[in-house]
Amino acid sequence: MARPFNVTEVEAKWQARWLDDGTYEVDNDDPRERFYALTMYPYPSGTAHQGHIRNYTFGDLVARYQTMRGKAVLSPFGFDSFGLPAENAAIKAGSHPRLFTEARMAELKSSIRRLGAVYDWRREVYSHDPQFMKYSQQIFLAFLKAGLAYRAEAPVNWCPGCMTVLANEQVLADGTCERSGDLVERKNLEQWFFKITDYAEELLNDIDDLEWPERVKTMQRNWIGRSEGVEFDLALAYDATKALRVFTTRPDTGFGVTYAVVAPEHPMLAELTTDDERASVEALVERAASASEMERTASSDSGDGLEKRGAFTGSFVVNPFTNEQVPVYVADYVLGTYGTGAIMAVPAEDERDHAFATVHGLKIVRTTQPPEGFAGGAYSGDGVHMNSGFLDGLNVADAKVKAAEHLAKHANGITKVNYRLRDWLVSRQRFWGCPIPVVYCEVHGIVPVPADQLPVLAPDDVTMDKSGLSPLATHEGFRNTVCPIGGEPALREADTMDTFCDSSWYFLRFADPFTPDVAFDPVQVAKWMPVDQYIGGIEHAILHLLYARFYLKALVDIGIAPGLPREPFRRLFTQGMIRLDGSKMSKSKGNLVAPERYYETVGADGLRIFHLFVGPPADNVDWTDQTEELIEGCARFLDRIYRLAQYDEVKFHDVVDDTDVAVRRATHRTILKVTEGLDRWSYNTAVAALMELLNTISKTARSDEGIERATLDESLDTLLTLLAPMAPHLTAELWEARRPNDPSVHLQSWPVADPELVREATVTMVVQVNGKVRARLEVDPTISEDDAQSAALADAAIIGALAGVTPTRVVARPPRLVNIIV
RNA sequence: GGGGGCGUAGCCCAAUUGGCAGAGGCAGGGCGCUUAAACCGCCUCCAGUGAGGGUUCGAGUCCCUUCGCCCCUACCA
Repeated sequence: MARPFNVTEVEAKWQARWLDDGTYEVDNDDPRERFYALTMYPYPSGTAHQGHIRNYTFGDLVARYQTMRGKAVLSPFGFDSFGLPAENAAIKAGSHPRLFTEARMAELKSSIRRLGAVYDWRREVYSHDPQFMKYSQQIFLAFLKAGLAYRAEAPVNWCPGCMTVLANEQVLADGTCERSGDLVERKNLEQWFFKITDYAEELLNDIDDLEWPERVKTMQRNWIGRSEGVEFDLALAYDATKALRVFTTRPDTGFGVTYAVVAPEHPMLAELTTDDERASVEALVERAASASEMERTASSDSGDGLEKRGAFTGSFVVNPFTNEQVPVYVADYVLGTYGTGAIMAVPAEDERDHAFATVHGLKIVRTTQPPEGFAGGAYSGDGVHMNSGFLDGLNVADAKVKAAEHLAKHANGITKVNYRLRDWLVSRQRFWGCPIPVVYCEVHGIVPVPADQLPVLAPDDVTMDKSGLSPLATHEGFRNTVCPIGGEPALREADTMDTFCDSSWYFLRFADPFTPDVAFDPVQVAKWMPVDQYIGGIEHAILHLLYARFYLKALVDIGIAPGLPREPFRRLFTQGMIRLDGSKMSKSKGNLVAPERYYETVGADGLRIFHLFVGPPADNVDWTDQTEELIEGCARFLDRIYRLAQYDEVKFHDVVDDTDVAVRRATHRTILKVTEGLDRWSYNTAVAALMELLNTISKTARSDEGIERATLDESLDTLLTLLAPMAPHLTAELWEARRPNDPSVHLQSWPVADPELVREATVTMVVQVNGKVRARLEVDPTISEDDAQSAALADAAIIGALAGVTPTRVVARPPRLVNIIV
């Protein structure tokens, strides 16, 4: 489309100037009130896509707006630059991930700059910076020293495509890898873990105070998955000195326990298994061990699958409520990693147990009276207890208490809280990540790399084939080292850290990237933390945000970040996704609509306005055939401002009249609307308010009567000021042309509405009879209820409508409405 | 299976504590400008809020049922 000004030229001019003049550089001792505006630092995947554009448009708007509100705004940028795609691409291209990554970083940085987003570039950090790595490793070693990092063999999720271990969170619900889509296998490996479970309770409790979207808070709560119950012993029938320990949240249903189940990984399984049953038990265990998580859970809906998935061990345990012997089964619907890895089974009150019992012909005894007409199998709701001895007649809550007391007395029962949350597996068998800074010495075992030898950097000449081993393990020069303690031969750890480790503390380095040798100076960082506004995609609702929360709490506790708040992100905003043909627009799906071409046509400003205007920022955006036209419409809005600022076709008159006052009123009401819109993330309505104002000014200025000059100037200047955080280039350009001797529009204070002008002279009050509008009155906005009522009843149209009937009731809601009921 | 969200005009979306369903944009139509077209300017058509019920003087908004779409989660005992 033809533009009335050279968009490319204007935008390039201002981008260069913002970079040069350091306006958005901010010092840690800035006396102004502080505001930390942070957009999640991106993985460098190349030129920006629409999701980035949307993200950084919002982030830049916040930063510029808060700056105009007089704050010292910390708005940094960096890169989450370690990660699999770079490594895979490098393998494919036969190059080095660093070269690949840095090329992508340059591309992304360039398209972010072309968006007109401004940052304090002095503070740029990226994960693969050796300095940043040094601090990441220092933190790892501090965790190790504090007992928060430990090594353990564990069944892990092995992705055959990525040739690496995945965190539970990186395995999709269907058992495939979130990145490559391969079916994930189970494998036992020695791995590093972070003890995030130590913080489960605090991570859960602190959610309450966060100003985060409710759904993100809910997701985190569910992920942590706290459940209260009782852990107790089921004595073995053949040897009462031994017991199977189980966990339950429903001790009240104890009289209904008709069997017990252990997980295939349970340590007592071999002991419990009798010779007669050994073959079938071993078959089940083998199947469970080799099966992927998906295969293991896939058959949960079919009875056929259930039968295959359980086997009798041949042993019995004693139900501590009934003292009856009940059989012990092994089944893969019980998880070895949760609770005690064994359960008491209550088929009448638990659906899974019910399904299993039905297939295996096990006894089902109801202990809770279901509501009348209940048709299902297992009933897990509240109800009066039955078949339950001393619990009969009690409801669930009361029975739980009594049952727990009984178990405490007779079965070593203790009340116990369990969490779904597992410790964080941080080892990755990859090259392009931060090396874990430990060595393995034959004499001294696990030895931390001494501080003065950090960072441990990977050598460049590493083969990254698909052998399945950590690439670093194959590099003799790196792998073979000497023990820092005694000089004995030692092996370096060959695994690298999960990239979520980097993103768990980068925001702290942003706040103080200047202090050498340590990750940051807590005194400096304390000036900015917590982040006032964090902006990112909903896809990080669980992992990144949970890990970052854990890191900060741990860093405070182990003395690296003393005095800092324990929560990193005070306010969080999660933007909607960009969707094309019903699925998320992403590089991996190959359905991108590149933003670059819009820079040439509608410009960065036009694209920004589109993203702000298309709908609520939290909503998804559907990219359709019509989107092109919507974007052009946004550019047209900017063009109209440009033309008006040239005073094209504008007529002037000399004395301020009523129409001028009306324009001023509209202007000041717009100040309110836009400010409110920006404060409550209603950017679409803020843009709409500006469009409305433009229509008002433009219509008046081009009317035959014309407009008074100072009125036009005030309105136009206000319009430009309010628009500045949204369309920074055009507004800066026009402001400079109009007021060449004044500071930039971006250095102006945010406009304040004049209350006198905002107040309406009169408002229209609707008068209804039985809910139907019968009259409209112009009234004073402060009219009282009585006056509103009598004015309504005195109106000729109303008197006519009532036709002499006496109202039974009059509802007056001044100054909007009076409803007369007859 | 569980949890959350959303259905308003042909389309994207607005609508304080429940108070006249329409702020803005796109598309469509008309007129003006123009030799003509584009651009531009002005005007304009269009829904009773997915469906059904309830509460209320009054429901897009609150409650129940139901349909459709989206997101998260999924043997956690």
